[in-house]
Amino acid sequence: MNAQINNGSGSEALNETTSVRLTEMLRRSIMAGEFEPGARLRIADVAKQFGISHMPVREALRQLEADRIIEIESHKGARIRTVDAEFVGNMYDMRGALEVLLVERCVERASDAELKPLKELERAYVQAVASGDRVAMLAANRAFHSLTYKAARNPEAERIVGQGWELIHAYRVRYGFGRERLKQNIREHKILADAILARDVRAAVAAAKTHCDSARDDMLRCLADEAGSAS
Amino acid sequence: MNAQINNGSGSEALNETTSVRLTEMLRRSIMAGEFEPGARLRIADVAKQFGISHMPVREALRQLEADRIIEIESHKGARIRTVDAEFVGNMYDMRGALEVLLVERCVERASDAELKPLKELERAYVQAVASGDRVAMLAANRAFHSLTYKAARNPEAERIVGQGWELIHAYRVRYGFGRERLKQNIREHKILADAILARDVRAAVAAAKTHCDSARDDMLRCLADEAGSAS
DNA sequence: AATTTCGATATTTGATCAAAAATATGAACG
DNA sequence: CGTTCATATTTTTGATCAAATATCGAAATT
Repeated sequence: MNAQINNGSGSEALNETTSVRLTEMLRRSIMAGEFEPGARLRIADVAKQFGISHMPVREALRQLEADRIIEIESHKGARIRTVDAEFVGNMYDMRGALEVLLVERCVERASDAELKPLKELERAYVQAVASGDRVAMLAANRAFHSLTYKAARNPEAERIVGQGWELIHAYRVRYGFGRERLKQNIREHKILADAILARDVRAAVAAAKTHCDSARDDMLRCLADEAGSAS
Repeated sequence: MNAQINNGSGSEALNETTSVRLTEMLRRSIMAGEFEPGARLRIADVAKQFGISHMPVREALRQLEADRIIEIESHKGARIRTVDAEFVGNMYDMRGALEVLLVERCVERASDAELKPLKELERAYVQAVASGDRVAMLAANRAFHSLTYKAARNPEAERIVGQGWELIHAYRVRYGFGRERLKQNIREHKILADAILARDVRAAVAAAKTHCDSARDDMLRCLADEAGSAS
């Protein structure tokens, strides 16, 4: 990797600080699964790798810690967060609770114009699944749900849900999905989208809840399989 | 203020870093309402006030920003977060959704022994209200709910809810509660506690939802009153 | 031989200094 | 008299250096 960080040429977002650029760069790397879970992130290493001083690295690591992507211990440094079944279960429980809220508000608050692209995004996800590219699937899935989040107009809740997405992203890239998960996802998306478009709060909320629960169960299965095969 | 931060004497928690100690000190100050909403926090000022260098101040401010207590803009510095009605509404919506989850899990997972102090904490809150001390009320209220959070065994969700508490703490200290809010709170606590102790998930969830919604509405009323009287 | 203590090394944390960016100030001009 | 541009000041951000702390390994003692 070692992408340019001191944007001398200035291709994108010129007026960001070094630490912000570094944060996003590390975030993408981590989400892309370029680090082993539990891997150390040494300040000096990162600083040298990007050709910058220690300071912006420290700030970037703190930011990623705040997003729960890495863990920092006093005088011991930063590590890529490892997740166990309990954590994943709790995370998805939380996401389920918030997603129910967001879907409810989405149905209440979204304009028709806002919801127009929803079916298009639903189709895009189907295509991404057909392509077989995990990263594309994850992006399309995220885009589909993001539309509903945005329309709910609760950026605070959206932010927390987004953190959850980021946390499990690397694991999904690494370990993939269960056998029937993708087809199931497509079915559940259709149910959810149709309920939202029909402005049926009750059905939409139920669909969101089911969707999160089944995603959680699949993730837990994948995690258990991985742990089993690794032992 | 200007409390000792370099614990040379070492009365409590010797092995914490300066930035962590400073973070907690600032957090308490802000929650106690010692800063106006929107007030600036200059790095040099804070560093001089506590007799430390800029570095731990920067880390502390980043931490408080992660907790949404302050806001930092590039090259413009940190300010105590100001909240408007929309933000408060969103915040309480989120808290409501998570509290419903936590209460549900609490009923499912809590041991009888764990729930034993619940009625005691309910009484303690009644006493705190009788005392008329807002800080004591807030602490007792928090302690009552924290028991249910802890018993739910979802530290991730608990953490997010806790951030919500901290965010509105300063505003409650400053602006207080609506006329009937405290009595209402006491009634709702009793309903919630009894439902939990009876292991009645449905009633407990309903009580939690009602409790959050009415707390939100009261807070919004207080905010509107304040805005009205200040104009 | 196992355990513990001591010391060397690596790494984070804190302090000081320099650079960049934003805000405030003031002079020149319309 | 008000506006605009340039300059100065303030404040954050980044770099370098020093101190504190943890980790690891070796030596000594039980």
